[in-house]
Order: sequence, then C-alpha cells, then structure tokens
Amino acid sequence: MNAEIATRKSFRREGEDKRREDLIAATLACVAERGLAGATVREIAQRADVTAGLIRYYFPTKDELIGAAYRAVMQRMTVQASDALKSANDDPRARLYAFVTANLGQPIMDPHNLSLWAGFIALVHADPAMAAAHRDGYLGFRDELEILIRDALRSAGAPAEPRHTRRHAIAINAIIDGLWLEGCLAGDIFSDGELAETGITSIEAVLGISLKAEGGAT
Amino acid sequence: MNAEIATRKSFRREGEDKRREDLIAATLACVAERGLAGATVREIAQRADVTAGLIRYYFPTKDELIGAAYRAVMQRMTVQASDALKSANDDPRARLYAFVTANLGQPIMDPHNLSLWAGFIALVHADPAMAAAHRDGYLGFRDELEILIRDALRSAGAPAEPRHTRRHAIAINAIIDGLWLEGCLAGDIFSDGELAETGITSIEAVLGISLKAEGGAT
DNA sequence: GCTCTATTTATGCAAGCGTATAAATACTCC
DNA sequence: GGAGTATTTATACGCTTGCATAAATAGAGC
Repeated sequence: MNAEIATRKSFRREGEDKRREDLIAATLACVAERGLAGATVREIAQRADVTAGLIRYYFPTKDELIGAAYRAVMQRMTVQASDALKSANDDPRARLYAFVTANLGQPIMDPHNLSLWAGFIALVHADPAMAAAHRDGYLGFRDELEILIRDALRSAGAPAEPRHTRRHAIAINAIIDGLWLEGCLAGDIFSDGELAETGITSIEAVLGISLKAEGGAT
Repeated sequence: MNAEIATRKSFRREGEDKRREDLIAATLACVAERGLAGATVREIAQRADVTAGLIRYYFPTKDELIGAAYRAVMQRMTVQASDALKSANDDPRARLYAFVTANLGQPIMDPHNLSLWAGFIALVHADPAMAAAHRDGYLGFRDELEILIRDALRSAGAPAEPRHTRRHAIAINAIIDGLWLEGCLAGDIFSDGELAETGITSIEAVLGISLKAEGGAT
C-alpha cells in the first residue's frame, strides 16, 4: 500500500441474468424519474451501483438497453394483467371483467408506466427494431383480448364469429388504452375505480352483454 | 473587398410572427423525421435556413420552443376537428358523427402526430409547465366532446343530465383516443375507414342512440 | 441618403454524451 | 493456494449539445 488516496471501487461479480435485470431496472428508474432524456449511461450505471463501462459489457449499445427496457415494461404489464386472470378463471365473462379492471387500476394504470411507454413510442417512429417490438406487443395484447371476448360472447349466447370478435377487440382495446391513458395522465381528477367502472359499462354496451357472472362465482 | 474567402450569410429580416411560425414548423419537421432527439437547436435552425443563435432570440430556451411546438400541434388538430364540424352543423347527431370521423381519419390520425404527441407526453411527467399545457388541451377537448354528446342525446330524446354526459364524455374520449392511437401506430393493418366506422359503432352502442341523422340531411 | 436599432450571423465555451480500451480484480478450477 | 479467466473498474477520446456573447447588417424612419 502506497500513498494513493483514491481507492478502486470494490465490486462483486454477479450472474449475467441478475446484472441485466439490475441494469434494466435502473434504466426504468431513470426514465421514470427524469424521462428518457434522463436515462444516460452514467446515470443508469450509478443507480445500478456499477461503473458506466460495464453497461457496454452486457449491452453492446445503449439503444439495445433501452429496447430491452421497453420490452421489460410491456411484459411486466402483460404479466400483471394475466395474473388478474388467474384469480378469476371460472366464468368467461368474469375473466374479461377481471382483465379490464386490472388494466384500469393499480399498478398498471400508473403515470410512470405512461412516461416509459410514451418515451418508447416516440422512438418507434424512427427505429424499425423498436417498431417491430411494439407491434408484437400490441398484437399479442389484442389477441389475448380477442380470445377473452370470444369466450365471453359465447358464454352469453351471443354470436362470436371472427369478423365480429376482431372488430370488438379493436374497439375494446381502444377503450382500455384510452381510459388507461386518461387515468395515467390525470388520475387525480377521477374518483377511485371510476375509470374501471366506465370501462366495464362501455364494453358491456359495445358487446351487448353483461360481464357480471350470472352464476355468482368469485 | 479583400481576399477573404468565407462570406457572411446574407439574410432577410422577417416579422416576428413569421419567424416564430417558421421555427416551430422547422421543429415539427425535425421531430417528425427523427423524433424529439433529432430536434436539436442546430438542426432546427438549418431547416429554417437560419443560424442557431437566432432561435434564442425568439425562444429564451429550447424547452420553450418545444412547448410552443407542442401547443401548435394540439391546436392544429383541434382546429382540423372543428373544421369538420362546420361542414355538418345541422343535426346534433350528424355533428358528433362528423367530429368522431374527423378525429379518426386523415390528417389527424397520422404517425407524425403521434410521434410528436408521445414525445411531449414523455416530457409532461418531468415538466410542470408542459403538464399544465397538456391538461388544458385535454380538458378542452373533452368539454367540446361533452357538449356534442349532450346535444346528440337530447336530439335523440335520451336523458342528458351532466352526470351522464360526463361519464359518456370520458368513455367516448377514450374510444377516440384509443382508436387514434391504434391507427397512428399501425394504420396499415386496418382497412380504409375501418377505425372510424368502429368508433362510430362503439359510440352508438355506448350512447344507445344512432348517429345517423334521421331527417336525412348532409 | 444617413442614422439608428432590431434582427441576424458568427464564434466559442463548458458540460454531457456514448463509446472504446487497458488495467485491475473477484471468483473458478485444479 | 496458485493460475487463469470472466467480470468490472478506470480513464480518456471525440462529438454533440444548449447557451452565451460580440460583431455585422438589413431595413425603417427621418
């Protein structure tokens, strides 16, 4: 040991998966706090308690990290919505009901999620890879929704041919997205559960069926 | 005249309004082409055929220019939607119909508009001034919509008390926003007019009335 | 046509950016 | 416990960014 004052940062080696997750989490935290512009390599590294150079070891370029973060957000929201389905998997109409209310409540309907989402959407236009990632996510969501709708319609004895369910999926996807947007942007001007309730009522009107399970389960 | 090679850029003095408009237009062009990140002071200046320093003469800070551009876009979209109303101002239901289809067609439903919008929305979270600008625009839009809804309901002999129209406005705003989003993001996977048609059908279902004028005008 | 000033150009600066690369170090395996 | 390697740190480079400031000039008013 000599007279050097500055000591080198001590560190632990982490598994590859853990590090990637940490870096993505740090990225999301940065974006949530100061927007996409605030997600600089240095800031992300600092938040992950790591030096900036390490990021490049796991992500060849910053854009790849950003893309990975976007996919992580979308997947997280998808998983959260799917979790809601597991809790109420008996009646098809109850399932659709649960899916809608989950998407229009905490933790999915959150300003941070919107910030992240909007930031990425703004990139979609310029970055083809991001655009592809987005389209996949969107179509995946709509497909899942379309199945829920089809089952709910059938359960209510209503016609559920593809040409109907496709249109319904488009419309109901719009209702969910639109209300989600409103809630994220100005959640404080709505009473608790108002948006979810509005969503359910509107969707019932569009489908022409009730989403309250008649059997009375769950 | 001496041996200097580099000549100073010649220029014309423009009126304040003209310059501001040009700079905003250049900003929008930059954002449209390469996203918000592509809208650098130098790039904007070049597109406006002006040197970078001049921007600061009209906009104290770049953020102010961005904010002005945001307001310009929103206003442009609002005006375009209002223009559609002027063409069909007889029957209240026809007016609502026109308003909806205008918002779900060209030139409002355009990827560029979404890019701009998303970029700004991503900023809203971090910038209170931008947030205020956005909320004003949103509430303005919804208020206009609520009036159209109220008149349409009355015209159809349906109840139109505030507590109903408010809910309807929230829901229908969501439908319009959501479909607008879908169309901007992936307009190519929808047939022409499909989204507008879907919107009308859904809104009719939600309101429980037809939007085709019975009298048969326009 | 001269003067004066608002407008515009030109230049530079300090900060922050993403990326590259070499050195250091924690852990694995024998 | 020693050697080897994958992981991490440290440092620096080249670029771009927004912003500041001084010099130049177009056009209005007399």
